[in-house]
Amino acid sequence: MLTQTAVRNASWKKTASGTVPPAPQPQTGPLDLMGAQMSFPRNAEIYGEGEAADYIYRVVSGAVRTYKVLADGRRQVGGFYLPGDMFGLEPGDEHTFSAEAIAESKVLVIKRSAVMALAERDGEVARQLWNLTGRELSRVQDHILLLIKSAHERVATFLLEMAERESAGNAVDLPMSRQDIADYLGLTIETVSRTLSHMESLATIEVPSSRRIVLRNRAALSRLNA
Amino acid sequence: MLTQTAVRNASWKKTASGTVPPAPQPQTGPLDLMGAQMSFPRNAEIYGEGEAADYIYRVVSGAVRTYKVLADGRRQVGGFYLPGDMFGLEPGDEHTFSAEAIAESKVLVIKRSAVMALAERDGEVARQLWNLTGRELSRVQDHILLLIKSAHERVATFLLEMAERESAGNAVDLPMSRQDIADYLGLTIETVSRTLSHMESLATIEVPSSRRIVLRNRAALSRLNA
DNA sequence: CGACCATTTGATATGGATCAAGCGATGTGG
DNA sequence: CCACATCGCTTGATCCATATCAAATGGTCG
Repeated sequence: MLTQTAVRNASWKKTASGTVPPAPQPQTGPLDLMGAQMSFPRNAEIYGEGEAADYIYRVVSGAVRTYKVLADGRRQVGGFYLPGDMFGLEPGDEHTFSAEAIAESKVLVIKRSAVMALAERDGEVARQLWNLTGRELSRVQDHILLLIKSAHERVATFLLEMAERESAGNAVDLPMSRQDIADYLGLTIETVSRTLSHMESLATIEVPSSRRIVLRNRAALSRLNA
Repeated sequence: MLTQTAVRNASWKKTASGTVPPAPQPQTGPLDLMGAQMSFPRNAEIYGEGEAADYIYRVVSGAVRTYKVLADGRRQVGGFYLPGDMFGLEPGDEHTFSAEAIAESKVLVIKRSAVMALAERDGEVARQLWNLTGRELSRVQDHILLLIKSAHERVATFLLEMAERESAGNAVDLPMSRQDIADYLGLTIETVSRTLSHMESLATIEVPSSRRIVLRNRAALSRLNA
C-alpha cells in the first residue's frame, strides 16, 4: 500500500513507454515497459517500514534513500538510489525499510502482482527479479565491509562509489545531506564534515560547495579504499 | 570449483535421500533430494573468495562461517551457518566470500547447474531460489543494523540470535571461537570477552565454559537489543 | 534584510582498540 | 602419568579515533 504522504503528494501520470530515464540500467528489460510515473517532493515518504510491499519502484529522476530508525532514534540509511536504480523489491511481502525522496523525484511505480504474474509465465522475467535481489545482496554485503572501516576509509569509499555511479568526470554532485551521508556511513555529521575538510586540506578533494565534490587525487582515495 | 583443501579433505559419499539433517529448514523442498555429502575437518576451506560458484551447499552437521579478508588483513565474518542452513548461493557466478568449516562438519554439496536447470522448468524451484537469496538479503540487512550498535548491544543481539537458532532452552552452545564472534560483530576479541564477563557479573548470562553460555535474563538482553 | 537550516570548526569526553600479562584447558612427549 | 608447551581466553593499563557538546559561519528563501 502506498503511504498517505505518498498518495497526498502524488501526481499520477500514465507514462508513454517512450520516456527514457536519464541513466538506464542495462539489466531491466520488460520491467521498463510497466508502471506509472509519480512525483515526490523533497523528503516525501514513498513507503514506510512494515507496509505491504505491493509495488516496486524505479527512479526516473532525483534520488531516493531507504532507511530504518532504531528504537532509540538512531537512523541507518540502507542505500541511495539514483536514476535508473530499482528499489523496494523485497523478498517478503512487507517493506523492511522506509523510502523517501531525497530531492524532488520522479519514480516509476510498478505493481508487484503484475510483475509476479509475468514472472510466472516468463522465466526470463523471473531470472531478472532474482538478479535484482542478487545485486541488492552484494550491495548490502559491500556496505557491511564499509562499516568496519575507519572514518577516512568510509568517506573515501563513499566518494568513489558515488563518482562511479554518477560518472561525470571527477565532479560528484551529491543529492543528499551530510546527515544522510553520516547515517549511511555509520558516522556523525561532524566526523563526515571533518573528514572532508581534512581531505581537502590534503588536496585529495575539492569542495566548491557543500553538495559538490571534485576528486583531485583518486589514487589517494583508492588507497584509503582499503 | 571446489578448493584444493576441500578436495584434499573430501570424503565423498552418495547420500541416500533418506538422511535427515538435524534441523531441516522448512523452505527447501526439492533441493533436499539433490547433491552429495562431504565432510570437512575443522578450519577446512569449503570454497574461496573469487572461485567459480559451481555448487551450492547445505549444512548437515557442524557449522560453517563465510568471511572476507580485507587488504590489510582485517577479517569480516559474513555469517554463521548451522545445520539446515543453505549457503554459497551467489547472484553472480563467483563466490564473493570464502567459506570454512568451523568444526568438523558434514555438508551437502549441490551442483548449481543442476538446480538452475531444474528451476528453468519448475517455477516452484525458481521461486525457492529467489526466496533463499531474499532471506540472505534480510539477514545481511540485519547485520548492518548490528554494526552500528554499541559493543554491548552487538553481543546481546548475537546471543539472542544464536539462542533463537539453536533453540535449546536457555543454553547456547557456540561452535565458533571468540575471534570468529569478534570478526562477525566488528569488535576485537578482548571487547567480546570483556562484554561477556561484564554481562556475567550482572547475572545476565552465565559462562560455565567458554563455548557454552546460559541466558539468565533475556529481558536484559532484549533491552540491549535496541 | 532577517530567520532558519545546513555545515563547519573547536573543545572535551569516552568507548573500544591496542599493547601486554596472566590463566586455564588441552594435548604431547618423556 | 606427569611436566611442559600450546592455544584460546580473560584481565589489566593505556591510548586514540570518533562521539558529544557547543559555538561560529554560511547559504537559502520568504
